[in-house]
Amino acid sequence: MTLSEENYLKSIYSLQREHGKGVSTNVLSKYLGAKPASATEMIKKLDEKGLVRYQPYQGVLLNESGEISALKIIRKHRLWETFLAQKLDFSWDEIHDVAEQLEHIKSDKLIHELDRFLGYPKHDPHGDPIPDEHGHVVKMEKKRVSQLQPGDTGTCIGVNDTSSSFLQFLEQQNIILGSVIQIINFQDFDKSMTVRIEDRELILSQIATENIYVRI
Amino acid sequence: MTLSEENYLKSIYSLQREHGKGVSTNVLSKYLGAKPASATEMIKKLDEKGLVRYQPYQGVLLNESGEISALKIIRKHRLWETFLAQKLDFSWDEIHDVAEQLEHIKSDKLIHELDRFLGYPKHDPHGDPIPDEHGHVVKMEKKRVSQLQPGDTGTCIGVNDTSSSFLQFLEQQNIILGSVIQIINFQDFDKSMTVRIEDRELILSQIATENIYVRI
DNA sequence: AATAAAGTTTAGGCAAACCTAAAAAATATA
DNA sequence: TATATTTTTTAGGTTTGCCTAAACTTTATT
Repeated sequence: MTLSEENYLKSIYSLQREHGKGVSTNVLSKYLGAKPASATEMIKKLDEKGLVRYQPYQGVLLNESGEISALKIIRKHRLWETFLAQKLDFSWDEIHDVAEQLEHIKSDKLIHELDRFLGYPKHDPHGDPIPDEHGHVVKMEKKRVSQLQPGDTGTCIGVNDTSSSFLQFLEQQNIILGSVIQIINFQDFDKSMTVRIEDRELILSQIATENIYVRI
Repeated sequence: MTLSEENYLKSIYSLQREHGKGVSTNVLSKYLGAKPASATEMIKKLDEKGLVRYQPYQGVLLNESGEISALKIIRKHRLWETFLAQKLDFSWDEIHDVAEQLEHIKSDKLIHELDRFLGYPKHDPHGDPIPDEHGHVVKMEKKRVSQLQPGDTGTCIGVNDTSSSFLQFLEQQNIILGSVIQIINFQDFDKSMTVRIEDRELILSQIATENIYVRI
C-alpha cells in the first residue's frame, strides 16, 4: 500500500466515525488538503482494490479489509505518539506531525517491539485507544465538554482538533489529560461555558468545548 | 529533499569513500538497483541543485553541501540502528531495512531527542561512527580482516556488506562486535583464512574476510 | 417545475522516478 | 590505427498522485 493510499484510508475512517455516514469526495479532499478530483481518483482505485465501497455521487464507506488496514495505521500512529511523548519528551502539540510520518514505516516486527518497549499502552497521549494487532479497538464512552450540563464533572481524556494552535492553547491553560473539568455555567448567546479546572475558573468558547473530550 | 535524492546522496557518499574517486553512473545505478539511465537523470538534478559536481562521462563527486546532507542522513540511519538494537532487541541482520526507512523521517527535534535518549552514542551497532549534528565524523583506523597477516590480532568493529544473509552468517558463527579475531594462516589458492575467534578456529572465505572490519 | 447553486466526475496536463532501446562517447583490442 | 566492446547519455514511455477546467448530477430556491 502506498503512502497516499494509507492516508486516504485513515481519513475515510475518521470522517466516517465523525459523521456516521458515507464520506463525500468534497469533505474527504478538504480534510486531506487536496482537490475533489484527486479524491475521486483515489477512491476509485481503493474500490478496485476492494478496500472501500464506492458509488459515484454517493460517498465512500470502508469495507472490512479497509477498516482493518485503517486501524493498523492508526495503531502505528498512536504507538509512535506514545513513544514521542513518553520517551522523547515531546509536548502535546509537537507529536502529531512526526507521528504522521512514522506511521507509514513498514515493519511488523518494529511495531510489535515498540508496543512491548512501551509496556503495551492502552491509550495514546491524547487519550485515544490504541487498536490491537488485529485492528480491534475498545470503544470509549466519551463526550465533548459541550455536551455536559452545568454541575456535571468530567475527566479530560482527549481532543478532537489536534492542530498545534489548539494544543498550545491547552498547554497554556494547563489543561492536560486527567484534568478534572466541572461545568459552572453556560452562556446562551455565544455557547461558551464557564468551567472549573483544578482550583481556578475559566471561560471556554464553543469551539473549545466541542474539541475537548471527557469521560464522566 | 525527496526520498530518492537522499538515497542517491547517501550512495554517492559510500561509493566515493569506498573507491576514492568519482562515482560512475554504472556503479551508482547498480548499487541502488536501478538502471544507468535513471542515475544519469538524478545526478543531473543533484548537480543543478548544487549538491554534487558532475561532468558527463567523468563520474560524480559530492561537493560540500552534498556531503553535509549525506552525513546528516547517515547520522539518522545510525542513530535509528542504535535504537533498534539497544531498545527494541533487533538482531544485527534485522536492523538495516527498517533503519533505511526511518532515516528519511524529517524532524530535527526528533533526531536530537533520540540522540539524547540513547545517551549520545558514538558508534552504531555495526561499529560505524555516528556523525554529529553538523555532519562531522571521527574517522576510524579500521582494516579488513583480509588485510591482516598470520599472527595479527584485531577486534571486530563492523562490516562492509550489510546484507541479511551475511549478517545471519556472522550470527551463526557467533562473530559479534568486540569479538577478538586472530589470523592463524592464509590459503593462497582461494585466499581464505583460518582464524581463531574466542576459543575456536574456523575458516573464513575471501568474501568474508573482505567484509569484516577490525581495529588493531 | 424551472432555474440556480453546490457538489462530483471526466478529460487532459504536469512532475517525479523509474524504464527500454538506440545513439554517442570512451576505452580496449587486434 | 581501425574496429570492437563497454559505458554513458538521449529520446521517448509508463505510473503515481496531484492539478485545472469543463461537463455533468444532485440538491436547493424561487
